[in-house]
Amino acid sequence: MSKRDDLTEAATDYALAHGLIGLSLRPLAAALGTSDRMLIYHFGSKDELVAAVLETSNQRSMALFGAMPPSTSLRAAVIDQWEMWTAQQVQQCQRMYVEAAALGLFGREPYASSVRESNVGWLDTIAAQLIRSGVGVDRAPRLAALIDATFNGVFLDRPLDGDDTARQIVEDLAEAIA
Amino acid sequence: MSKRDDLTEAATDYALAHGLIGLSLRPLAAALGTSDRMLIYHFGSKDELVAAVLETSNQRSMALFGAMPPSTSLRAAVIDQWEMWTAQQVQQCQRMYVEAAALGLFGREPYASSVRESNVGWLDTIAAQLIRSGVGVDRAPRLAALIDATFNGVFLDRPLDGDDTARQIVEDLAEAIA
DNA sequence: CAATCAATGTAGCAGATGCTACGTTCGTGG
DNA sequence: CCACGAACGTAGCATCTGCTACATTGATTG
Repeated sequence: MSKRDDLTEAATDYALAHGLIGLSLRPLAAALGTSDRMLIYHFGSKDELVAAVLETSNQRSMALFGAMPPSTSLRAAVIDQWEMWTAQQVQQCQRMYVEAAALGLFGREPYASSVRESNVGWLDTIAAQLIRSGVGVDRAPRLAALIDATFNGVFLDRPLDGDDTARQIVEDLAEAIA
Repeated sequence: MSKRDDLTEAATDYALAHGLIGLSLRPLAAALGTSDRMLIYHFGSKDELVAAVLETSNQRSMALFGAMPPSTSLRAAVIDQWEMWTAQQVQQCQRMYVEAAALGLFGREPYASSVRESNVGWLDTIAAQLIRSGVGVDRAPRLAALIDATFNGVFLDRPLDGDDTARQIVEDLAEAIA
């Protein structure tokens, strides 16, 4: 594992804990036991570092999601996916994804590109779990898109509205599409 | 109309066009024909300015949404609401809401509070239009929460995925809950 | 007329930002 | 042995950030 890879993993941990918006090199470097100087040295620019962090985060959450067991029904799949979504590790990745998407709302790079790239694999990951749970291959992609959108939206307001409200919305969605 | 109110309206226009993340006083002031000095003078701090801008934006979008005519069915209401959501003026407000929510993901003020406050009135506004469209008073609030979440989620990725994908998700949602 | 006070200009502060210039250590290959 | 290049430290630059100190205008009001 190269030094750059180590730094990427550690930087991802830091960004997951402290947020992507307002991330700056000096505090990050200090937490990693290095200097802003060295981060630029290894990554070339802050943008490249951010791109690497976002990719790492995305791969982590896809790995966790991809390891989900099959659910017993579509309805159960929605609930199970939400529980995975809000499990500590995945939740942090989703939160950072939302931050990246917000940063990319005006097309700003590297956020917009990273988010676009993440999204493809991510929808596949959701669809795959649906298929494993017995959903038809033809129906899965569109369901995945709907579930993904709703989950992201719930996620935006969850810290404010509370977990119970969030849960209810998810259950209503499950009920509606099942 | 006081000078502060004028500035609030103009600052809201500017923030809607240029984004909330990374908003800074000097460029904003220059666009408004004043100085950062005067913005602080009138608002006390950047945070208060931001809070005023968010409240103004929220009121604008609620006014536009509140003026929607009744739809002919729940299914039509979802479609109509999405069209209103993505209409130029409302869309900018929603985009800023998403930015504010992302900024508030870690509890940062004044974003978290502003978002929390916006959300209450906003869900009421959606529910009211549903009721006007013939949805039962008991069912409307939970449907509003689901619609709001899904729309926000679709909104996050819409600039990347495109309008057609977004539209399809919305139609799938309409189909599911109708 | 005098006094007050809101409104504004000019200048600047202290800190943070991404990034660079420059020099040094140190292990490796010719 | 020695030259080279990767890896790193120190210091700094230019710019931006929110915000403040201070002085001045100008209109209102006793």
